[in-house]
Amino acid sequence: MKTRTYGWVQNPSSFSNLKKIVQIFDINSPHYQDLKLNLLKNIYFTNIKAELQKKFDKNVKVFSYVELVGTSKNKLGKSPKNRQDAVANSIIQVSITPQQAKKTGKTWTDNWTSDGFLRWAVSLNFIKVDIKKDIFSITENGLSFSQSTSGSSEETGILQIALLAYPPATQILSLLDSANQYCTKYYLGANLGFRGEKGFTSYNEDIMFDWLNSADNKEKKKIKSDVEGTSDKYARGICNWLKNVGFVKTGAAKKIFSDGKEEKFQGYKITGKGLSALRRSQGSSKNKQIEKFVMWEFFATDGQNRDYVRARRAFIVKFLTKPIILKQLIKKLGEKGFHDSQEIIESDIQGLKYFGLRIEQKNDKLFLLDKINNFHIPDLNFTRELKNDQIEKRKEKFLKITSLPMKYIELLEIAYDGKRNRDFEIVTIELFKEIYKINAKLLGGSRKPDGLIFDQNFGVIIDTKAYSNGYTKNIAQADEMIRYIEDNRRKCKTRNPNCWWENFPADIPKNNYYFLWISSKFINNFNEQLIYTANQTETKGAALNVEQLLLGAAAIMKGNIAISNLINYFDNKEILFADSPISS
DNA sequence: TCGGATGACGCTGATATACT
DNA sequence: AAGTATATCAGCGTCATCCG
Repeated sequence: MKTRTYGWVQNPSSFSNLKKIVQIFDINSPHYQDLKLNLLKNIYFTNIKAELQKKFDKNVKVFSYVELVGTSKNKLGKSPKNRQDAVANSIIQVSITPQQAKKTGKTWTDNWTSDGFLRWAVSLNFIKVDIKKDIFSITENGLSFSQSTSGSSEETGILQIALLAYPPATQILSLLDSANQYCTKYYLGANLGFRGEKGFTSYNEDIMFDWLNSADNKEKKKIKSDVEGTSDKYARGICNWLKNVGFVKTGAAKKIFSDGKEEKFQGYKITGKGLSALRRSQGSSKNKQIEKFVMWEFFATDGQNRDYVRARRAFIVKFLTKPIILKQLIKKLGEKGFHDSQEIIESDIQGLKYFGLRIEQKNDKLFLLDKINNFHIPDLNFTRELKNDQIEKRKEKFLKITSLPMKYIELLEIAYDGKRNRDFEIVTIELFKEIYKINAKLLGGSRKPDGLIFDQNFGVIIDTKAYSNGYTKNIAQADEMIRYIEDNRRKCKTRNPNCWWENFPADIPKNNYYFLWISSKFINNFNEQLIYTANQTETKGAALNVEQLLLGAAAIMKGNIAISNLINYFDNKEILFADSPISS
């Protein structure tokens, strides 16, 4: 049986497009007719087109995932080298007008956006799925939405209720409620869903503001439109949906710096209407509440242990429907075959809170304040093969011995994921700032190092790289570092007009600068890169692997290492703060 | 900026090749 | 010759940023 992902939606934003997707399953709707008479013709492959045309002519209203979402195929029916070469092969693809339609004349969208629209419709309980057969049909709510007049208050009302039943939306509203000011997507994304783990990247707000502050105008524009994590994007999307039903408004989220300069990101704030709807939906008595709609697929999006993790969280929610003490919860999970440590379960509970379920702990007892639909957990045998997964074990161990917040423990995974280079950079800088308690700045951009850390006596130039197989010697990288060290020594505007070194305080003694590479692990002859760089520049540097990065943070937090002594660890080799707890 | 768009990548399952 | 193990490879699903 195929398991798919619902609950987290990337691209879709327009409710009128959503309505079309729901109307695919309503034979009396205008969009159904439009597909039947016009739009299906835009499907490129004649056999698929004919099959679907036949179904629409027969007023079929149940479709499979492939019929709806399709795949990415070029005219030859092969996976295209560029996604732009993909032609239409599904119902949703030809239902959505692409962004550049006017310019290009293209009449279909891609399979990823199509997947997003289907997810959205399922997540709002307008469309339901039979996961055994992988087929989709309309729900009662979906039918009311389909039949409501566009732009009517009835339509808005249906959407409002659907959003209030969707936990991530009430999580956003709750966050906006307690903040009571314009919030950035970064702040919201950091407190949404299973943030930090695979599928839930979020960038630290402070670091983003700092970055904006040290960027020129061209870079600023780029940062504002380009730089956001997956969770931040989810937050932005949800805010826009909420805005469209009148629960949220937009305005500038500002930060004022010590020099009086001010930086802005797009901000979101709850409206009076949003506030009263939130209060109403949470009701004082459970039977007046709006029941939350969840599916087990909401509880994780990706990753190799996905279904195991989803099931574990789903059972936690099931067990929480009656007040329960933590020890008892852990025991019951054990009986189901989930033998995870208390730390993991606690971090799941935290994740479920950020997901949007209100879970309270009084003394030892856990209370779930929300009413939840009776969702189904499929009977897969997740529990056997998936658990002894190395990386989970490693995370669990580090969580235990370092007592660091889960979002930093995730670095153990991020460091090995080349796709998440930016995430690795930002979370690392955040770790320095929050746990090492040292000044840390993200720079990024061309001809700048990734980041800096410093206090009044010393400064370190940092380069971070997420590599799945480890960092091996790379002379180009060494030369880049050498250039930065020279930049900083000469502080010459004509040499490098962006003057990134001005982010260091001016009074650091000239001979107290260091360089540092941070990565998953360092392999082969990496050490030669350190020696080479040190010799060329007559400075000292080091390499720090992600395990040591965390162990160092733990040592600092426990007071075993003073941050002022940090530079004593720089000796042109890999830094060893403490022995790794992993026997390899 | 908003509302998607794009290239990448791990996984899965099918086919090819090697080994017994 | 047939059966089994391993290598190769393409397609699918899902990001994680990126962009017109």
